[in-house]
Amino acid sequence: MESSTRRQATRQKLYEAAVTLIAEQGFSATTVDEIAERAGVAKGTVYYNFASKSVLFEELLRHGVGLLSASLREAAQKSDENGGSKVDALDAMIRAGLVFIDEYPAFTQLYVAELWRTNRAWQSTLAVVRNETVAVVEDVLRAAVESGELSEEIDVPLTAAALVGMVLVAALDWQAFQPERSLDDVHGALSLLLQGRVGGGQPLTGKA
Amino acid sequence: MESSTRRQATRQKLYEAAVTLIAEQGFSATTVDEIAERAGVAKGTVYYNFASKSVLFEELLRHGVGLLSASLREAAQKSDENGGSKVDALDAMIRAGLVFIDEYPAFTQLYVAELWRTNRAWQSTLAVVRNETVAVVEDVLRAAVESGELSEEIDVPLTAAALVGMVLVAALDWQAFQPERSLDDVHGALSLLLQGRVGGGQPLTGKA
DNA sequence: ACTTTTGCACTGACCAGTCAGTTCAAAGAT
DNA sequence: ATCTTTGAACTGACTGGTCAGTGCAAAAGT
Repeated sequence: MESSTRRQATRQKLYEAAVTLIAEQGFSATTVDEIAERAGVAKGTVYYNFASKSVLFEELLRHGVGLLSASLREAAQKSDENGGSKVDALDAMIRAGLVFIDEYPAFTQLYVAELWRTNRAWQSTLAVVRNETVAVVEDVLRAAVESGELSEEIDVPLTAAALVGMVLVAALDWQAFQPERSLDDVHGALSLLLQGRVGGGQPLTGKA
Repeated sequence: MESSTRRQATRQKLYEAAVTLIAEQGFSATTVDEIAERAGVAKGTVYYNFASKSVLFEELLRHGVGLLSASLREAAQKSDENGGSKVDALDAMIRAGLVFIDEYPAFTQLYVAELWRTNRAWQSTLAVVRNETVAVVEDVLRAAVESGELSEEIDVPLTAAALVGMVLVAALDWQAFQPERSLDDVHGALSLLLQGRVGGGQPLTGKA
């Protein structure tokens, strides 16, 4: 049953070629010929393995997000097993997110670029995929609130979305505009924000 | 000499048509014919007013980011004049960012989608435009550190990027996936994060 | 034997950009 | 007042090129 191994390898090569090109140029600007060439494969092979260009893209998205949410979940779980607090788990997830993005920058870029588009064929695929990721963070936040570790005034869905966004954008920005910084620098800055040592904890003033 | 007024109006219509379409579909997937039709103008008019499709897009970017950074700067200044702290100013900028995105969601979406792409013609335009925005936040952070209001351990460039990202992504996510929430809800969640009432201020643990 | 990949020619749709011609408001002429 | 001219603004049919997807016979891999 290693006939499927060969196919698997071809599909993997196509994913890797497609993710880079689409991240750089966008979906429409990337041609199937380019993808095939970069993967070192004939054009016909692309169509032997995927029904169409957009199907290739959708499967690529599912594949990548699977890796990301698995990595986040694993980080949270490990932190739990080591007896860390829930805030520690959040911190561990931030780091896991950064490591992932460091390893697969193209995928992250493409994900951010496509996530909020309306009217596209794969919009529903992306919605599913987003929920899967944000849900991991929501679960930890909810557990932290229930155990009394975090205040009840926290809005779990909004805070989860904001945290995910913070990590995503900070990491992309780091890679694109401040590549000289280390992963630890970035992690440190985000930790400070999460742990509340930026705003200093003054009470909310009714704003001007 | 109101001929230039007419041109101005045409260009404005083209900006509005283009920003929506490109946000929905992306730059390459949007045709010049579509833009012209949506603007209620002939295709030739597009080329009478702009040298090419990408030039139209670049000028659109400059136009939009001008509005955004002006709005942020104004919010920070007003907060200062009213005798607020620097953290208040940051909070006011968060709100200004949310209001802007609420008003021009298409522009924001398009900005986020294109910002981290490499290899594109307008990449340098975008870099300039990003710096302009992030710089506003950096200035306030730096002032807060200098006045002793914020700790010196804060990494200004990274924190500024993270804050901008947090607002951008939280707002887009709000519009796309949680539209039933109010602007105040979102602002509240982000304020809590900024003011450090999420993580509870435990010391950093050397992570697992 | 069978699955998978190759190479390559082909088609039909689509699209950025062009250009010869039209419109019209206002400046100038009578 | 009325006519003529000017030129900026606009129009839309057309062109040349590009690209997703097809078809298929031969080769390679397992």
